[in-house]
Amino acid sequence: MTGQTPEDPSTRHDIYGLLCPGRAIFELLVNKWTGLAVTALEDGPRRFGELRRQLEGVSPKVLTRTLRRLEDHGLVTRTVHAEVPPRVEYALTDLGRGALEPLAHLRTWIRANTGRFTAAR
Amino acid sequence: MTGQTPEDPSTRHDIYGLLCPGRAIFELLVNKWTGLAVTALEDGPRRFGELRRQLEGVSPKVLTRTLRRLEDHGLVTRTVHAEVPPRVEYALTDLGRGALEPLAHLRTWIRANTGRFTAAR
DNA sequence: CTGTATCCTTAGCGATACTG
DNA sequence: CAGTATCGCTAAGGATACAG
Repeated sequence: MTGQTPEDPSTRHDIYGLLCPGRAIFELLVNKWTGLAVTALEDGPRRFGELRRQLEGVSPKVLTRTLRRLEDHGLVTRTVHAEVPPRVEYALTDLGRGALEPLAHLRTWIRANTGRFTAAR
Repeated sequence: MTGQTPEDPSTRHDIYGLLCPGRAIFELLVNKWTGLAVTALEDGPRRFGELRRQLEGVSPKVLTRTLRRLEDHGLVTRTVHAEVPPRVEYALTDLGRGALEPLAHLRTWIRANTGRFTAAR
């Protein structure tokens, strides 16, 4: 034998590897707006305008793109209500809801350590 | 009084607000390489070349920038050993080590749900 | 109201060559 | 070895106007 514990791809190369599926998912979440959008849906469905207001600074174009991408990856559903004026609601899927927990951890940690960060020149 | 529980900035606007300090930190972490670099240092100090190999696909320019930014924010230390050939080691600060936990959560969740993601058109 | 279309700027990234 | 310099490309983002 090698005497070395073999690198376990499911624990080590899950995210570093260029071709590992986890890496693609990581890169989806790791985005200026994606995580914020998912978190904004934590308390239930939200309309386009609500999200737009909550994610301060997002432009409609970018918000649309962000939501579409989340939809494409199965994290969010988009429901159009046949009314006038139009009403569109975005909601988390089970998968999307699952993402809430790790995201909350991150947020909690940030909140707890905000003061310790260097302002960065 | 208003009768409404006031929005608590430390729990709601910690990250959505354009000017909230948490938002800036979030945007630091939320980057293609930042999280990967921090995670790569979890088992101890690493040299530039080691990191470069571990973060598959990163160019030296980008790796330098990533590490500098982490250093500027107080997550990583950079130690130059006066030897020849030069040896530079990067290591996590206490703050950086603290980031490991939320990052691990994210990684665990990704690993557990990889199969559930839609391939995205 | 919910987007799309357009335009434009910047940042990020990748590749590669080269230096102390 | 550990970067820096350079070049070019693309994606991401921001602003705003406009359409169904």
